[in-house]
Amino acid sequence: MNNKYLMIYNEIVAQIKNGEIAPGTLLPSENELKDQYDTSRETIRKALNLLAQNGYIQKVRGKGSIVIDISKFDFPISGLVSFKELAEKMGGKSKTIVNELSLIIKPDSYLRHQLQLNSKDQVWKVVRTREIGGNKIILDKDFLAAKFVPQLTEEICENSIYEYLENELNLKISFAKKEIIVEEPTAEDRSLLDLEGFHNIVVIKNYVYLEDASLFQYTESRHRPDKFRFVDFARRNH
Amino acid sequence: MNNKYLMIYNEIVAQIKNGEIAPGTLLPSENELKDQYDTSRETIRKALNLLAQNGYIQKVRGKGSIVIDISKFDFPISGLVSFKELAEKMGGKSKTIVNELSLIIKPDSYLRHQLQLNSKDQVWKVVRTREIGGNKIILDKDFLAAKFVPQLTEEICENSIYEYLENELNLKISFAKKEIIVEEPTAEDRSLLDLEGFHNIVVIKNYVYLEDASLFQYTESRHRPDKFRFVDFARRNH
DNA sequence: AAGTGGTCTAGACCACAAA
DNA sequence: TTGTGGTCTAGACCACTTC
Repeated sequence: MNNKYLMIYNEIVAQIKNGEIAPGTLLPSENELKDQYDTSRETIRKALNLLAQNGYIQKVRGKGSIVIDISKFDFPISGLVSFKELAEKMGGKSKTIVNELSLIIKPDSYLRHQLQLNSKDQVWKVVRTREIGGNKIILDKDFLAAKFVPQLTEEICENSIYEYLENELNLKISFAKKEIIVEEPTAEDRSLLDLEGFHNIVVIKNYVYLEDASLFQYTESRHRPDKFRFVDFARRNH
Repeated sequence: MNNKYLMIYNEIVAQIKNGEIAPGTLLPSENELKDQYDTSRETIRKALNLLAQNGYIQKVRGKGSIVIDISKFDFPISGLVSFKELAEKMGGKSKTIVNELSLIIKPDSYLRHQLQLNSKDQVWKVVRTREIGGNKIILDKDFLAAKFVPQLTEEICENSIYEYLENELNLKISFAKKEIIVEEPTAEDRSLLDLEGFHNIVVIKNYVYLEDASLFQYTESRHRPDKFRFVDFARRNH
């Protein structure tokens, strides 16, 4: 990484995380940092703005940059979290079961709307159950525009579709829009998940876009409510 | 507003929203915009970065800035949403009932931990029921560090505490950390809300910070699941 | 008055995409 | 090769906080 402001950002993040810089204290001023890192002030400011965006510091004009106490929170705040990352966090053994893998030749109007497709575009449908600690607690329903994904196998789905897309197909995912709602479980939820008497399902609708801003994937991730948790960080713009 | 990059940002947002700039098309290049607005390229870049952060455009190196189709989403994406704003969005008549207003002289350890207080700090406790369209669907439990808020009346709580803090006390809220989980309803939920047989409650835990990064409010907003909706926009950092 | 972060500039060089 | 966005610089002036 030959990126100066990212290197500075990462160094300061590391210092905050390992306690070298205490929460509540001030960072060195931008002019001091500029000298320390032998760079320009704008470059320092880029690094500090990243820190502020990600909730590590709070910048105050006339005062300085205050280090925020992050100890109470599990980072990363927000962002695209894949099942693999989630499973690692929760600990316990995880497993993926592929319930369905099909190529829809004629998508219905709901799907065409969600993926903004022509009637001739085909769509991959993948239904997977996620098991953590012996319980099936997540049902993932993925719909991928086939024009971007020529091939898809059960093996790929058992591992990570994301890794396949990014590493093999070189598709770059750039951003996603999420919507979180709570629903009654469907018959499909009941049959594929270990609901254990829970009466609701947390549904995360995920619209995933590629680098050129084309929408290529729509995912519904259906979670048993007791295992669901979402963290968000929001800065207020005055 | 004598802020050049914000003016440029707002102008472009307006153009995107009213359809002057069509989704999927490219913005003028940074150099063209620099000339159009008679400014420097870095200032244009600041405006464009804001647009990208807020989900209006996608920047692609070598190509340009693509306008994203926002028509399918209700903005604003994420952020601090107060009850007043929420009620306006959902339409229907809204009402606030103040169930409890008290000054806790000796906060218990849970509260001290959540608000990072000394044992001598006092805390305001406010419990309010929110009614929309004739149904009590939200239970808000607010805890405010009293060192920042000397006075609090039932009248203030019936309107907006936020407005009181920002306009009267001149406290500036700068950012918040949210955690969303799903719980079983408590006895309190059952007695104060119209649960109508729902078996779960969506709990939004909100940690609110002031401009100087001091934590001053902890809020639990408990929503009936059928009326809950959360929207998020996440950019992936490659 | 001195020090802080916020904005703005004009110019340079680089990485990448398209023709 | 040309044009795009990404990074970096050195310097200027401003708004705000603190002493």
